[in-house]
Amino acid sequence: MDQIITRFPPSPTGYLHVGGARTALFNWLYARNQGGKFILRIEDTDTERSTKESVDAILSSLEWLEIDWDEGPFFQSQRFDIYKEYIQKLVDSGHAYYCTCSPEDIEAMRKKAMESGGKPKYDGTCREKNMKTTKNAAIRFKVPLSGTTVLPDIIKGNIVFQNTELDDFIIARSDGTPTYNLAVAIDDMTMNINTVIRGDDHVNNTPKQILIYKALKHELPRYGHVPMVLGSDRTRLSKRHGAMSVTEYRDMGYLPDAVINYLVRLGWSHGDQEFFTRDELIQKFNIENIGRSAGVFDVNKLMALNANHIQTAEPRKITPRLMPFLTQKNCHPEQTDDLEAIIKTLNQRSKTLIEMADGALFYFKEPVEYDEKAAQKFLSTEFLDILVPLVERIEKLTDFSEKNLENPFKEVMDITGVKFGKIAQPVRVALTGGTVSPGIFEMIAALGKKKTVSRLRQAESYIKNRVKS
RNA sequence: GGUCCCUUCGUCUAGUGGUUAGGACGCUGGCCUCUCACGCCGGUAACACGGGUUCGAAUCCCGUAGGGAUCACCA
Repeated sequence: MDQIITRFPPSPTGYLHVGGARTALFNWLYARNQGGKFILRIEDTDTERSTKESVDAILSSLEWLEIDWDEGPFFQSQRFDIYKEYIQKLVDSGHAYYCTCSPEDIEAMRKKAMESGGKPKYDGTCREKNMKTTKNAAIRFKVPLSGTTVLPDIIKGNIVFQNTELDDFIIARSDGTPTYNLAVAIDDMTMNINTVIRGDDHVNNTPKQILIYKALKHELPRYGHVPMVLGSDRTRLSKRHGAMSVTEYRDMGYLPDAVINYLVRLGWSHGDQEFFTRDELIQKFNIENIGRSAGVFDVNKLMALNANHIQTAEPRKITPRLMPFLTQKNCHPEQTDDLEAIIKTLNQRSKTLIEMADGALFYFKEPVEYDEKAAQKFLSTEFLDILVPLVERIEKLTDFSEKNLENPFKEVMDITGVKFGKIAQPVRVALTGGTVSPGIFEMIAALGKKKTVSRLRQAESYIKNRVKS
């Protein structure tokens, strides 16, 4: 086959939600896997509902996900001339006709049909009138009165539609603008799209598009309809199920690689593998393993995957993504802070970047603010006997590596006979203010000598002051 | 309601005629341990139902039920 050309055609009427992101992802991955092209197209023929803000939101979401496109974004609103040309062709060849029925007429028609138990479809009043160019008339596609239209779906298999089930749908509104089915078909055709992967809420539209292709004697693209993403109650995903917008996940501290991993895995599989890097996804993605049934969006699993990606990502890749969250918490690391070392102490214990930022705060906060209960319990006068000799030794260290840091502790343990378990917790409180933190040695190494010593000194005077008062 | 699609643990899924039906998330018992975690070992739990076809069905066929999508001069 020729080079694979796929596309993602969002309509700019809102943010990019996770379902849409998954569709984009499938198309993008398939194109990348096949060495093909991925085209971005903005479907803004509905000038009423389309907004510039939505376009920007969608674009930035895709960028955040690191889904890049080879061509576009194309805007349907700038291609009206092309649609006009094809609409005219359709009229000229007798595949479409002008219709002067008003929306009110149609509404009445529907009502009547419903009442008599019939199907609410256009009755064909203008179908054989053969009107010439008519002002303020919509244009309808002339659907065959009999026969079937087959959609050879590469995911679901052949789907057969009776043409009698379709009505003469409008391809151009009375103001001359094209409608969705027309614009999609013409765009896919003229952009040489040969593989269309989209949500299965489009299945019922597809025969209309196929009919347009056939009327224009154009070869069909391959269609693949992927099952939808559902909410926890198995209905279409909506706000009441929780966050939908991909930017919300960005803001909640998810890594784009984790979101991608989760979304692809929801509806596609590669044996038992759960964790995929972006490159693995590109390498292994295929259409054969896309599932046929709808899937429920599960934030828990997304978070588990996010934790895995945080664990395995290189700390230097995490740094820029963590920064905004630190800033948000009014925390501004200095040049001297070793962020990568800090991240290494946190990446095994953070499910999101927000958690990581929270866990990192103590590294930067000077002086240490003690949790009252923790200080009460651990920063006692007995601890002074351990603390003083410990600081002295730590101060003298030149090699501040994690391994070498164990020595001062060992020495103090030898002198005092106190077990490590009794030393670690007070030290932890002295250094972090609380009782929860990364391991003592890795934490001290990441904190650095200067902060470590000053914090231990701070604890020393804190204890002494407390004794006095 | 018409049309179309779907149906393996609570959830995501592996499975393509013969498996003790596997993995992951969740929940849970234990181990590890300087706190919290990570990790490791174990447990929990599924083939919607009914008929066929077959020596043998989660796997093939037909029904039933349930769920979803869609029926615009929206996309």
